[in-house]
Amino acid sequence: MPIVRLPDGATREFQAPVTVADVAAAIGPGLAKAALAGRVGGRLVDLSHVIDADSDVAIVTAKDAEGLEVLRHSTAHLLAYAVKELFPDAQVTIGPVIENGFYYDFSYKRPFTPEDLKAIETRMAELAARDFPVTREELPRDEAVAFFKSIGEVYKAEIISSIPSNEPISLYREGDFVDLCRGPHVPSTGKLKTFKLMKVAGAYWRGDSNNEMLQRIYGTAWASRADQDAYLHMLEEAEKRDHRRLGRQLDLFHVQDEAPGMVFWHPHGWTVWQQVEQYMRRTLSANGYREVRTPQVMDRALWEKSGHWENYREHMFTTASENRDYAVKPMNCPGHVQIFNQGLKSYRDLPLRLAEFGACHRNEPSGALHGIMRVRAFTQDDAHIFCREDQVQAEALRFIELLQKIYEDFGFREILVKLSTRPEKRIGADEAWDRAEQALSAALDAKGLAWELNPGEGAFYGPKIEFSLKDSLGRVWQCGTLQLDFSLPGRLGAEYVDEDNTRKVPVMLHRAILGSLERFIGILIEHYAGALPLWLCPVQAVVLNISEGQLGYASEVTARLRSAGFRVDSDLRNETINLKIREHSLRKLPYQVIVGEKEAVAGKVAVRARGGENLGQMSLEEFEARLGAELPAGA
RNA sequence: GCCGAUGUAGCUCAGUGGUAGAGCACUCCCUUGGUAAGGGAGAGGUCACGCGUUCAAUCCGCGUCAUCGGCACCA
Repeated sequence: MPIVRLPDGATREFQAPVTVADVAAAIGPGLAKAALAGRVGGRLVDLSHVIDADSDVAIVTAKDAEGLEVLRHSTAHLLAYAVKELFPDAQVTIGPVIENGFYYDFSYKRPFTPEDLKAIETRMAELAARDFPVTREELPRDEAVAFFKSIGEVYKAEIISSIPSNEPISLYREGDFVDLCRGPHVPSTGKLKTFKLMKVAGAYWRGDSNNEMLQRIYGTAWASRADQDAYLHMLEEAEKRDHRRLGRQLDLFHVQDEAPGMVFWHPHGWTVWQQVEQYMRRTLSANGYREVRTPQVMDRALWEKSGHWENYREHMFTTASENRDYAVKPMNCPGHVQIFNQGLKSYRDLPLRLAEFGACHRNEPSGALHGIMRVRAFTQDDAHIFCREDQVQAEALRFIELLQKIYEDFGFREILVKLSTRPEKRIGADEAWDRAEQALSAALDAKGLAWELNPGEGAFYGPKIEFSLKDSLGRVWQCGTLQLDFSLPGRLGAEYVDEDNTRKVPVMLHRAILGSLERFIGILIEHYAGALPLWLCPVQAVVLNISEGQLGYASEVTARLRSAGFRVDSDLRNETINLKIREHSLRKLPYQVIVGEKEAVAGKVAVRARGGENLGQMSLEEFEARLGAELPAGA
């Protein structure tokens, strides 16, 4: 008879096969009530799952990450149930759990409206309150297909048809609703208490844009009301730090209809940009890169040679003049190869690292555009490293070290790394791929980085590493990339003379750390909620006079701070000090330097720091020292 | 590109088949104020664009463009 071992190591013996729910009840009534599912021998199962052999058993509740997932998954089913009740001719498709919630895709003759959403949510609450048991049953595959066809659910039937025929199909039933599902699910709908439908959107059937567009309903669900409120509050906070909103509030940039996907940088925004670009320029230069500049527009023939014309013609901006076709560059690499090709290169010239803050244009689909994060005109911190194959690992290592330092300097602590290896469709010999993948993974290991493998996700021309950073809201942004390219140098005729006096084609590494500067600055704005670190701030301090009597002194203080190299504004308007402080606080300026009669007489300044802290009076020297100490070396 | 929503003053947003409103911002005047909004007056709009319906369209219909939320895409 089954002996059950619990996570704390305790064991319980039962006289007959028992369900997971029985085990929970045997432990205690509180747990029995909280139980949502179980983990038996490592497998997540329903509470109704029967244990008939000795097993490791854990009771899963909403406190566990897995329990929350079960809750969300069951809420997705509840959503489908409610939709089928209100819109009987809607077809159900799939309804998975996603971060913070779930969605369910329906096929319906018309899109759902926000009013529909409210009605559906209300119906969900009613169905949950009726506390229907959720029961599991299994059917042979062909019977399951026939069943779903018989109830008119053709999408479900199609999904099941693609499951191997020897596997039984599990169905879950709650009230009048039956859905195909692997499970597990909560034991009854009464467990589903805290959820909210968020939005409707279109989504392609099976994620393929050639297919029908379905109606996707997104929802969120939580273990408690407090958790859900916290989540909704977090969304509000995220909205407040939206870079589009802050870009306008802080007068950094704008976009307008006449230039979709292109940014108008205002003086303050461009100052931030320059801080970022100059920092990168210094850092790259200190790390063995040479900066170059290549043409914005080049002849179609070059893009044909590089292969871009064939693959990306639709996404390239083109122009013509005197019977020649040109394309605006969508990337910098072909240009860099042209520079490499000037003059015969020796192996002694390698590795050659060419960097360019290259402005590229890509005609992105209109629906892809998003603020300054996804644009049609962008500037990368781009560079290409031409090297011998035996130099790849050392170059990868150098690159990773540089990237880590740079992310750290911008205030990002957490980096996620993925290594994408050879795809099915690829060029180059397998031995070359072996060596390349090995070199990249060895470099990652040498830096002690935890990395994830993305098998088959590499580019056709070589494997790549992708670096993502996590912002202050926990969102992940892919920024850095290191890609090996076995293809392009050869296509564009790059070669060098090796030690043995033969000509060889160099390996090229495409690499970027920030990615697009537009996007990276957008990320910085959101990460810091607009309160950028001092070295990046467009205005580092503002000098405020209290009344007209200090106009001269305030101007003097401003001039002195400026000549010391700080970015300082003055606000000498005939307004109250309270108003000025409020306005500059809203601008998120790091320091407000207040000079009244007392300061003018004492030759001092009263300093207020961002966040409202009053630092009191100090001499200008002391204030300058404070600013200097806050700036990183070189900034 | 696809599905949906949105587009009214510099910004945030009301509103109506009879050519339009608020708050903030802006201009001017008063106020010379000590750490997050001093007071008053004034100016400001081809209601995204085009074509229809109508005696009359910002409002209704169709189309275009852009933005937003997703999906697809992201060399």
